[in-house]
Amino acid sequence: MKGHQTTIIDIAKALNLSKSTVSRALTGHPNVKVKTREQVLALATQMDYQRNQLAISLLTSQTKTIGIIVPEFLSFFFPKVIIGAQEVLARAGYNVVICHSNESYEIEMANTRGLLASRVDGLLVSHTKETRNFDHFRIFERKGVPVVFFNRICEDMAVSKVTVDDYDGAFRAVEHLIETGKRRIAHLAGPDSLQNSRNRLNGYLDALQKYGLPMDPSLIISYDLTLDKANIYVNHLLNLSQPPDALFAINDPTAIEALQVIKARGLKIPDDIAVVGFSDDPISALVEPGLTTVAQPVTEIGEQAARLLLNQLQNEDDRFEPETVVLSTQLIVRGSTKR
Amino acid sequence: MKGHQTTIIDIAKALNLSKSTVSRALTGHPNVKVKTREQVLALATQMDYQRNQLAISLLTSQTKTIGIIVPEFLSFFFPKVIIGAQEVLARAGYNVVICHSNESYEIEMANTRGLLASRVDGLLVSHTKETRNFDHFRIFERKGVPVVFFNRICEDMAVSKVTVDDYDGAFRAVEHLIETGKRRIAHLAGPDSLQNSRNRLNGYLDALQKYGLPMDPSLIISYDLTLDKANIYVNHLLNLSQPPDALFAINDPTAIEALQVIKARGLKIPDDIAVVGFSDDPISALVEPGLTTVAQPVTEIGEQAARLLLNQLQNEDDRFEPETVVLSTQLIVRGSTKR
DNA sequence: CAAATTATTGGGAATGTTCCCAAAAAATGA
DNA sequence: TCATTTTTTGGGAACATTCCCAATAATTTG
Repeated sequence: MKGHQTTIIDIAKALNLSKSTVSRALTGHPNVKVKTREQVLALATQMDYQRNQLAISLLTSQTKTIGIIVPEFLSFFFPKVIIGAQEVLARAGYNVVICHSNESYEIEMANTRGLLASRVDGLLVSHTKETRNFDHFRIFERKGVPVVFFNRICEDMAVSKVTVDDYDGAFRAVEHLIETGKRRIAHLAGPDSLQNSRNRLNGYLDALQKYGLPMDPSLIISYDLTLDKANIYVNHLLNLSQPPDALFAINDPTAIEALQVIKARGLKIPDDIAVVGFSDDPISALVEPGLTTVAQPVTEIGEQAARLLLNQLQNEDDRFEPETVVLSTQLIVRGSTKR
Repeated sequence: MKGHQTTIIDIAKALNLSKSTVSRALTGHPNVKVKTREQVLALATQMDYQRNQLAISLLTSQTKTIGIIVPEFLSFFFPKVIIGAQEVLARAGYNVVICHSNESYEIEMANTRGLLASRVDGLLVSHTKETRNFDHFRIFERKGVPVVFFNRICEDMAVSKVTVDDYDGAFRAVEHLIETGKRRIAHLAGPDSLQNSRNRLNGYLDALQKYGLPMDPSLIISYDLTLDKANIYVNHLLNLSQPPDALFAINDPTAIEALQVIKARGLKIPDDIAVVGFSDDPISALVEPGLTTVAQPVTEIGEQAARLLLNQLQNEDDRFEPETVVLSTQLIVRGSTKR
């Protein structure tokens, strides 16, 4: 009993059949006598039989499993992307293995090795902020395992990608600040290693330029997305001899941290300083004042990424052309920029 | 190239060796000539060799993989539990497959079938609110695959469990409300199918009794944890001819929803009505007023559950005794109950 | 009722790896 | 140098399943 799982051979022996017949009965193959099938099915249930997916995957060399690697899942963003992807993949008969790289390049590499070893049929990935070398992802390409990047993408790889229009979202956010009369707009940016944080920075810069506002380097701070650092940088900005009158933050957690710092100093939001975030985390509607932010279609990012992967999985025979999907964002105006 | 992964046999042929020798070289077995090992290792890297975990698992009948089933992961709770568990399991050389039952009994059963088929070595689970029949978990027991319940536990199964002291947390929360002078305390409870929501209800009832307050059935509402319903029920409570002067909510999202409803009606918190939640979600410190809540050691729940599972996995030989770990909670007092 | 057809069943290969045991090669000792 | 020991290598079996092809049983047809 211990350590032994029921196999088709156990069932075959018990019913005096061959494993082939049992296999056919279990998989619903037509060439089995109705009575035989019923006997097999009944005994299978009774013996707690569960097919061994390892053996099947080994034989068919497909696991019907997709790996997903995300850098974190404490904020609501990645869980929601995962739910979207999982929904689409489950409908297509795929399971999902989620890996959490925890923003560590080392762990991310270990994750890819593990997924490769367990022979996932495809990979959805949003890389860590430390990742500058993408060789561990190229191995998948070389082995013919489709990869789709989402949210944080690698420009150099010819694979499918899903992002939002970060440039445009940032541009419109800053434009909105300018329209409410703000002139010294700071940007608490993400690390330069992330393509989306570079795009948001460019959107910010171009908006300033369009309205003829000077770009002040002391108002632009790139940071590594750890919230205690955000706290330090916001304080630093507020301590400047000429402090900003608005802050565009790389994401909502950063913006919310900024709100706390600003409120603790007794400054008025948005009069003394306005704040804009990025993502529209559910929490952003609940803080006081409500956070103006650039909303992303989060679930849709996951769904689209899954669909691109399935496309590639399905027509593997003829030449595959990678696609890039860019979803649009929407500016949500709340109390942090407007009374 | 396409569809074919490098195997030890490919390497063996290329070097004119047997697969046995290549296997030994790759696994670090001592009985291999140093030069041979070097050649094998070099060629393996060059050919992008990745061991086939499916074949190994099939042979050794252990996958070094643990399944985790959670009912949701949009709130911060389950992701954080998962991170705690994953940390401990990764150190012991185990991978993790996360399944999201989405509060659906059907999906939960499908999840267990999938995990059984892919031969996970163990299971960590927090069941759905719909789950009343636990037979799909008993199959694991019968097959000798260890199961550990956390957060939402099944009392009837003789397996290891990790919870917090829900009764005590609820009792102290209600006691706190009474001490601030509240007399008509409502309880927005969770579904009766969840053991922790029953325990919290009992804590609430006993606290009322201890202080000689009457139990008013119209102030106790069990609901299914979908937030739009919370909205309806809070409004209902406030519309009573004798509305409550305090509300103890089953969890923080519910309490925060209540805060919104109460504020929208122009009532003063905590003077007109005080609110207490359960969990100390990060968001609870950020809303206005801050939410008084019962904090749980979330990461530790995951860590402990993982440790109990590893215990069982390691001494499978001699008689195993299931353990139940009950972690303690802490009342965090904020503006929603005290000025 | 025999022959032909169809329905059902069985046997074996293949998937990629490890591990045991035997065989071969190299090293050691007298 | 030859026997003995030690090191290194090779050849299966085993894991659970599917799928192809052949074999057998059942059914139909003339």
